[in-house]
Amino acid sequence: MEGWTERQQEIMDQAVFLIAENGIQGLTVRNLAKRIGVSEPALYRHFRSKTDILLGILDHFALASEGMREMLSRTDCPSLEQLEAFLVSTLKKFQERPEITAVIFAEEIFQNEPRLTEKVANIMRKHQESLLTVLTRGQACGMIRSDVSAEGMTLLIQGSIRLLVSRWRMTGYGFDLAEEGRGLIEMLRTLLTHNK
Amino acid sequence: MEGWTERQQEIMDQAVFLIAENGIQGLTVRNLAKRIGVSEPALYRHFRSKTDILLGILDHFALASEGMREMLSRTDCPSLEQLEAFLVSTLKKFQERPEITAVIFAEEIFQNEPRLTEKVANIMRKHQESLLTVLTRGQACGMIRSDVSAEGMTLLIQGSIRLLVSRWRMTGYGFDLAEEGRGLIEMLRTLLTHNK
DNA sequence: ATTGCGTTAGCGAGCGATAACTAGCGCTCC
DNA sequence: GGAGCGCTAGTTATCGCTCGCTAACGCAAT
Repeated sequence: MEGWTERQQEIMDQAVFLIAENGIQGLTVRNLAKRIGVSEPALYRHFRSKTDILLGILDHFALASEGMREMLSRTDCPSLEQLEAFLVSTLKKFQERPEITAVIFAEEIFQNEPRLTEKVANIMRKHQESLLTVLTRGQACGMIRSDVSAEGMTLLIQGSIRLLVSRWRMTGYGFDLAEEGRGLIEMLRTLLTHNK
Repeated sequence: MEGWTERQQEIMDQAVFLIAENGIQGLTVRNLAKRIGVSEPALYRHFRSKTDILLGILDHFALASEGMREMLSRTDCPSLEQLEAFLVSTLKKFQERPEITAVIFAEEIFQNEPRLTEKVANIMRKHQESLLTVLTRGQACGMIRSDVSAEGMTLLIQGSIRLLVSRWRMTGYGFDLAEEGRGLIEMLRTLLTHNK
């Protein structure tokens, strides 16, 4: 299903930048064309509509988030270390390309276009399922405490990470996300593993 | 500073409904006027601009969230029970008026208007400060474990509650928010208090 | 009581700006 | 000589907002 041309890639990349700068309202066909240095109709040679551009962007993210699924399919009892490594690497990716956080955590923004909202919901659900699998296995291995539900833990983990990234964005990327993320993960480990 | 007329209240209420239905893009002066049953210019008799309507709505929420500050100013060592009661009552309020959650947790939506983003940031910061105060005092009282930072705990609590509400909205308010909230809070208590 | 006046809250019409998008022509390169 | 890709110039729709005007009310002076 993938197979973007160079031009399409450039269009999607710059669209993400525009969203990061001024929110979804900053992404207009005009702005996008100007930024790339072509006319508006030129964009329609590469995407049939503006919605298709956004769908392409989301596909990109959906693909990129397959990493965790892969990880947990490779082992029966994925360690917390693996999970932590995955989270840290994700945060590092955000730090390298801060603009993508404006898109990946802003589901509210895609309302009114059902195809977009559905795709976003799918991505979120898959993420939660992956996390749930890891946690459940960790509980089975006795690595993770079992006196609280794994579902509840996904709420804690996903929620706190999302909020951390939100705060990072709202402060203008004014702190070291990966560093703070490591702190958060350390805290999660303290809370979620059996205490000695 | 407050002192809204009846008409202004109606306008703000219906604006929140419109946002809840179709996101911020669903809130247009036209839609709002049609919904209330007056002409567009009539709205400008009551608010100087659309932005002023949104500012009014945020003021409303800012005021409503003073409850927690009050609570913690009344006692030196606010108990976890008080905090929990406050959270549950907040979730109950959401359940009574689900539409407000579309506004209160959708900061990303107010980009491009600096007055709006600043106000939203203020509300969030105040919330965190209140929470931090409660947690720090709880640690001082020995009620809350001290081997993880209170700042980190605010991230956990705020983040998980926000995500819970987000999931609630995305499922079309398809579960009992207060009930799930009680479960979440119970889990937080298990994790954050000293274990026996 | 009536006249006159100010205020409030409404109206239809329409402003300029901008949105997403399209029709059609031209150039270049296999 | 198509196919691919760009352009100028336009479309229709909608945005927030303003225009001039009016119906209805309270109220003081005549």
